[in-house]
Amino acid sequence: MPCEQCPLRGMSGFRDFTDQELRFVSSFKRGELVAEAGSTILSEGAHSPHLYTVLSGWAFRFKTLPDGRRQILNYLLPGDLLGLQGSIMGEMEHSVEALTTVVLCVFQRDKLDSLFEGYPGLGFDVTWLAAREERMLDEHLLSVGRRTAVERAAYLLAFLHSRAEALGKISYKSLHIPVTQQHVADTLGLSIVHTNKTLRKLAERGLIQWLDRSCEIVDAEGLRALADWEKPKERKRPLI
Amino acid sequence: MPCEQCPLRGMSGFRDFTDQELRFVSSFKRGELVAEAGSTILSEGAHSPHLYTVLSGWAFRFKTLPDGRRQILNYLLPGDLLGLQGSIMGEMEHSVEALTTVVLCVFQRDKLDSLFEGYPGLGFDVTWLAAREERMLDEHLLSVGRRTAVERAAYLLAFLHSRAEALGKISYKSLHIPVTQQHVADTLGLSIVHTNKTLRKLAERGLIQWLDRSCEIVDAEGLRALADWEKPKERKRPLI
DNA sequence: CGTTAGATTGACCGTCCTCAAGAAGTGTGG
DNA sequence: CCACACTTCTTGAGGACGGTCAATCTAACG
Repeated sequence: MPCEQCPLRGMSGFRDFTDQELRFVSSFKRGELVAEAGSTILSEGAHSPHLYTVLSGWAFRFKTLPDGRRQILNYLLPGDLLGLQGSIMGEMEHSVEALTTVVLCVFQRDKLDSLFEGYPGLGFDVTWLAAREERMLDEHLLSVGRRTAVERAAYLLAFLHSRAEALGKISYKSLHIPVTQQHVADTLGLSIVHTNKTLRKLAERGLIQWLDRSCEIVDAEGLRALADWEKPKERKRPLI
Repeated sequence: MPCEQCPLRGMSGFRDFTDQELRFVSSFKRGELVAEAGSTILSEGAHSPHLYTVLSGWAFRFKTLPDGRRQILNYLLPGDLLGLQGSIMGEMEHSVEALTTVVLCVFQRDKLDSLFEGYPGLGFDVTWLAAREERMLDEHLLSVGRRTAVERAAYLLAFLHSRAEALGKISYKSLHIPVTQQHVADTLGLSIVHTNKTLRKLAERGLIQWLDRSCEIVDAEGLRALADWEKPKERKRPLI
């Protein structure tokens, strides 16, 4: 049974809930939160009492060094869980900021225990999402550690394209990635100047087109080939 | 009640099992596996039918690009879970290699469902461990993306020291980290030559001492200061 | 119409890489 | 016991990749 309460209902490949689970998820919910583009959703060090699911929009997780250097860790798209680390470890170790207007579904953190107790299927789903996040971080780390600037940029854009595409049929009309070159730089571990020159090379090759504050993917296959990266096969995934 | 079957029993800060859980974990177990230093425990692409816990020794997780460039993602120490990604996503996306002789506790993958169903506390623990791994990867990514070579090396060694120390009272006599400079290079995303020169600087500052195939931490506090990194407060942690 | 954020470009410089060679330690076989 | 291969660590030289500084351009916005 598709989740009636959820704007994501009917998304292909997503998990359906049983009636029982549906009732629980419903009681677990505490409403919605809307974050404007550029606003901070969660801050490092916060003891947030909530757990969130992204319903729509783009956001990103990041950490900063004391002197201000920033590293973007991953991007959040509809269906992604947010604040699990804070819920489980007690304190957020990273911050989250909205790239576009983001709508979040708010859950009560203290009900997480009863989720595991009463609804093992949902508990497994949370773990599934955590394992998926880990897999993405593994890939980012490989990229930042071992790829050249051009390869890194190609990988990142192919990766984001692939994620958006998996949701795209219903949530997005065009696959424009809503980031500035500063975001790309902070994701790749490069300076903004070098990032600009690198993106320019990709544009000259006809792989992308840079628009104002966003990137249009022209040739996703070409980007993947350049980065020597394979798109993960999207299979049925859970959704809380 | 401490886990009687487990060599790690009695380790301070570790979770105790209830009688019921203990019986389940016992039935979950399929025996032990010993891997020699340098041997591959799991390979990328493998559909491993098992899930493992490290009982003793050091190992590391890594990914490689098609042309051979290697990135070490994280290190595995006693108490760490191994193969969860494979269990949940179906296929391993990284490889695991032993640094020293490693003893693993082997679990049946297909019992993972019944773990979540019958033992929510244990299910929660698995998620706890996944969230912890994610936190470590976040830190590594920040380091590789935004720290300088010297800072990166200092962070890595302080990090490994901190992890070993948390287990050290009982498992290790000395805190020698069993890696070659090639391992350090592949973790930091640097060449072996530059890694050598960087480690040399740390040694000249009296922070470490490089021995044959291992590193002795002389001044952990100094390393942390150099990397501007804070040791995570170790709290009670679960263990499966 | 000035202000601001983002994108762009050139010049110069430093970090880090590659190539190359050698030293020291370990294991193997003759 | 020695010769040889192999791995790990070390060091120097030259060059490429990417960083910093600085100036310019554009579009959006009040």
